Amino acid sequence: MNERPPEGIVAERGAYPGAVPRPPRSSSSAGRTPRTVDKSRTRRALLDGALALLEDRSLDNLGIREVTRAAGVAPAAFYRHFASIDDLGLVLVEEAFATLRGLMRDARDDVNAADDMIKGSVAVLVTHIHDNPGHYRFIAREQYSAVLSVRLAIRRDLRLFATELATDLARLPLVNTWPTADLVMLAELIVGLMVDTSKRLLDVIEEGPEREPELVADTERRLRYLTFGATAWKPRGNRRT
Amino acid sequence: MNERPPEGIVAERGAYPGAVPRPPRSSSSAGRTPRTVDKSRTRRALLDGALALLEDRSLDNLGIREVTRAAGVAPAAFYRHFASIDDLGLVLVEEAFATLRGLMRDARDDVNAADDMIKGSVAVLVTHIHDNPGHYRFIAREQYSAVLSVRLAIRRDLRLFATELATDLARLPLVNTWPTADLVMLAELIVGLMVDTSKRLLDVIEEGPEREPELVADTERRLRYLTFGATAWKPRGNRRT
DNA sequence: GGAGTGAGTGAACAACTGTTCACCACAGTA
DNA sequence: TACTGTGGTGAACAGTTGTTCACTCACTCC
Repeated sequence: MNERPPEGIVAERGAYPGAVPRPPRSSSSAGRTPRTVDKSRTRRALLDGALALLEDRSLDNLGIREVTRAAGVAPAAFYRHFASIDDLGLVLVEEAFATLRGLMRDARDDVNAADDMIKGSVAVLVTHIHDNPGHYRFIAREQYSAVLSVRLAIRRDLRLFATELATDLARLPLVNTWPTADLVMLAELIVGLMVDTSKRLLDVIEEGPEREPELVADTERRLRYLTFGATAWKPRGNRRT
Repeated sequence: MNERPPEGIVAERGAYPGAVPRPPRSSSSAGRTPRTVDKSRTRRALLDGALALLEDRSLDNLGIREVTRAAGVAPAAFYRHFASIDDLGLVLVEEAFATLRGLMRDARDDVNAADDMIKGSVAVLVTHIHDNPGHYRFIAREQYSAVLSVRLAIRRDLRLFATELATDLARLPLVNTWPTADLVMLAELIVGLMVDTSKRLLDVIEEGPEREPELVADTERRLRYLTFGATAWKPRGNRRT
């Protein structure tokens, strides 16, 4: 371990051979990568590396050195971008919810086109999870995170997400006379189902993909149950019997 | 740090002053603590210490040295009781679900006595969480644990718990004609609500206890919604209209 | 009484951690 | 052209970690 490469070679200035291969430094003049591009490049590499590691660790067990190693960068570089792991975690929360909003957008478009609203919504969710496994796993796992700031951020954003969903629900004939509070309750139940489905689907994907249709059918059934429940529900706990 | 106490004192043979104060070693003859008692004592201390630490760490960030330190025992002692942290985690899962079964027992008794079944059930849950915060937090947080074996164990036991609940539900007039699969679905939705409530209540307890009644009311409302849904639900996806 | 068992000890190990530091190379500006 | 700001480096730091080891000594059983 104390053998070190002969000093003469000067180590190529990139002894951390990793995801950020030190900008191609193309030709001398035109193809310059401006400073800000370099910066956001390693920043991305750090975020991506962290997300990859979080596949089988939890955030409060994520080491700065691990992350920089995954990003192919020296440990000290981390501090040029984030103050701490918690800080990085908060950025991941933001990004994850950005893709969640993408989900909602897709769902809105798709649901109008589909003949079965339930099937359509679940299908959109499933393909979205397939496309962004990291973000969905992150939210599902860190929802109850041991890292306080991240836990709170996720809860806040989930609530926000639910209220957005509630305003969408308000357009449906069955429930458009409900008071907001009841709509939000229903929306939160649906969001809870969504998160739970994410985590179950991700486990199914990597442990027994043949059971995916079964899971999808089950999710549809639950969602159907939740929405059918609206038929029997008397808003605000039985006003006018 | 390299000052060490004068060798003469022989360190009292208990240099880890902790929760297991080395059995009181009462009088010489009658009050002997048999070997097996000693053993299960430190085992308990390890489990309790671990559970205490898990209040603000996650299992996959729990160190053996931390646990032994919390238990007041030398690091090496850990291996006399558990092969690894994962192993200890599985024992915690078992114990946590033992208290969960206690919850169900209490609920059964209480629900028959209460005039409002919903209010009664939620009340039992709430006092149970107050009495066993560690176990409920553990299940809620490690439900999506990064430690595979623990995650699987919790999922299995939650499913089992839901099927038990389903057989209880089967006695209710509204749903007693439902096929098992539908009952289990409802039970799983209820269990999910339970777990979610645990985690939210625990956060409320230590961050703003004055908001507990609000949370309780909200939980009752959700539970009511879930069960009322049964009125509108046509089992097995609309057989006979 | 004497031997054997086994829970607990403390020291040691190499490996790893977070954080700081002086330094370097270079893009952007003057 | 030379100057400056800054993203990235590698070395160093003091701690902490998991695991193994020979060991002690109270208990149990013969």
